[in-house]
Amino acid sequence: MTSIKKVTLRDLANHLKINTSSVSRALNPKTRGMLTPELVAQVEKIADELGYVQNTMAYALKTGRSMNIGVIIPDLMNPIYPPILKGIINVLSQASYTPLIAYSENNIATALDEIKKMKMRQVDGFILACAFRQDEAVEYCLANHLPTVTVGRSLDAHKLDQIVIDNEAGIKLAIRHLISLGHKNIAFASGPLDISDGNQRYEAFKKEILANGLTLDESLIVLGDEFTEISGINLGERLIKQDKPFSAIVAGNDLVALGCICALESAGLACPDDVSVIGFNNMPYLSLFKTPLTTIAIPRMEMGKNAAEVILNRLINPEESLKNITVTPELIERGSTSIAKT
Amino acid sequence: MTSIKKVTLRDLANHLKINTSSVSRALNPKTRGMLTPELVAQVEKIADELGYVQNTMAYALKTGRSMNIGVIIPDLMNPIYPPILKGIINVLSQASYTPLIAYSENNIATALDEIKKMKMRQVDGFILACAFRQDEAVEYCLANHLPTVTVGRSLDAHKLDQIVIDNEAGIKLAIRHLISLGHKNIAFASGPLDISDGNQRYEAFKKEILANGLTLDESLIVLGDEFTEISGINLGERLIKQDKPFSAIVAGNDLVALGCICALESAGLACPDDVSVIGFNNMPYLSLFKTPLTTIAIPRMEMGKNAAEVILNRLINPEESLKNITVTPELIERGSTSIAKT
DNA sequence: GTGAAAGCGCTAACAC
DNA sequence: GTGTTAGCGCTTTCAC
Repeated sequence: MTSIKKVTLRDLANHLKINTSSVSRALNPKTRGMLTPELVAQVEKIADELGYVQNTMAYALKTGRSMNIGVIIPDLMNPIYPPILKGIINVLSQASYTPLIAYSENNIATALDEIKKMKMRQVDGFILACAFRQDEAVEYCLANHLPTVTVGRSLDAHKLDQIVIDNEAGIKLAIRHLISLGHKNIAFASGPLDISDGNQRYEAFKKEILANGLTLDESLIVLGDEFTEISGINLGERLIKQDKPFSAIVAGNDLVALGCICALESAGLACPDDVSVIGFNNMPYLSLFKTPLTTIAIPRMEMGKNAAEVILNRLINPEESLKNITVTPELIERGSTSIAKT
Repeated sequence: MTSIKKVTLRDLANHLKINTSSVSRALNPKTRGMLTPELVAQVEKIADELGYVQNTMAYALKTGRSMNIGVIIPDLMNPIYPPILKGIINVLSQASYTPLIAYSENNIATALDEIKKMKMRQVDGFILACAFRQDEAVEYCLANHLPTVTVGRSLDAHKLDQIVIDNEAGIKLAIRHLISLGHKNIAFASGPLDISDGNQRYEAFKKEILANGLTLDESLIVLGDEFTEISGINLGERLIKQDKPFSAIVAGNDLVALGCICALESAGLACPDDVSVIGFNNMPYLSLFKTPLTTIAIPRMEMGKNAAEVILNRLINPEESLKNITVTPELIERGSTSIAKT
């Protein structure tokens, strides 16, 4: 009850004048059957009375399973991660696993640090949402045989379980949407190309422009190095300055899109009247924005759920073949895209 | 290096033909001084070569300190928590502590569950952002002598360390701002009154209205039971329906304010032209909204930082007197408030 | 069906 | 300055 000292298995055993092993068996659903129901009931009663809670540290030390999964996301502030985390946590906690959450500041060295800290804490596996296309933090997990799944961003090489976004399908949706509105001169404001999602969207853009019979004007492709508003502002400004005609921008993600809109406005251009803008991710509250952003939604909670399921399964079946789960994006039409003027 | 088996202190000791205790001492900065620098160097070298990482579980079991702090927030999706978390994590990780993060779904029973799970994991202390004014989950921590600090929401009784918002100062700022714009009929759309922040803002509203010589019209105070947009919509509708004149709404928080604006628009009223609305919290991206919300900002990262510092200090000084840190809010003027019409 | 005993990896008296 | 030893709380083989 209101005991100040911790109650251990031994305490329960002493109270009942039985052995700790019997107490352990009584409290574990899997071994409970070995004991008489009466003993089990007695143990449960006294455990409840004394307020016994298992010491996971001791369990972990003994069994080698910490029941912890390390989860690393790039950035706590980016609103796309909470739903992914929620998906992860829901599945993990159902299976009595606990997430150890850290953020990498979008930095491989920090990620590696966190991974090592988590290794100290004997995590049973990793869910990494922070991977770069080449990433020594991820490679470290691989080299140390730490069960690992990436979610969203992935390595170039398919060396581990991964949950990926069908970025090509997403960009196709975006471009077809713009084309259906009559746009011909479509610009692309990229995210970082050293991140798979950034790169895949960039490659998909070029491919889809050509696939739809438009001409690919390389000068309408501007390369950013971050998935941030700031980067979007820079890219927007660059696009505007070069004075080449364009009536629409496909952005690497929503934050970049928001930055582009900001740059357009600063230059006296209206979105969508002068330039349509389309984002990627469908971050929260977009519908309430001054310019409600048309975007490509991804099923974030599902991605988290998938990631957790995959890592849990990997722990049980270490030898199973590599998983590669692809989630499908969806177009969300809002007010930042409209019919092309000319 | 790429060892598949875990490297233990014993492995290092065997390699160097010394005792594990020497290895332990060499690796611990505090006991390093007991050994010859040469030995220390040797141990560090071999530890590095074999890729030794300490087993925190064993450390925890031995020392009784898990170096984990349990952190419970009400809701992962609410954008005000990430900055608080960030503040917490930054301080904790500096001190080699790791947060165990869970969310309570704004539900005392769930919070209690999570607390018990964390107790199993031997957390050294708790940071709770999920407290209700009466809260048996918090009481459980108290009763079990688990070092605990609340951040933001607090118990009615000051029984434990707490980081609180000066809600009265915040509401004062809001009301004075509206009065300076000529508003006289000011409504209040409350948050839940069983949460300290909700209740304190409600009480402060009544007090400040009177303190400024306005008449307190109880019918202009509508009570919600959640800090959500949905609740805000309901409250806005109720305010509009009763057909009493009001030119401004003070909302329990930003989400409620956003809901009010939504209700106003549905009723054909414009914000701020017909009704000014002011929120609380200054959630992210508000400046980009269609109606950029005027609000009361709170220093969220600082709150998290404070909470972590307080709990860390409490671990070192269990007998110190109860802490009560108050953070000060600030008015952020945006476009949702303007001069009263009449 | 239950007990005895070993040991997970580590730290911290206590020796010398 | 370094070794020896016990033991944190738990699970699990091996007895009986």
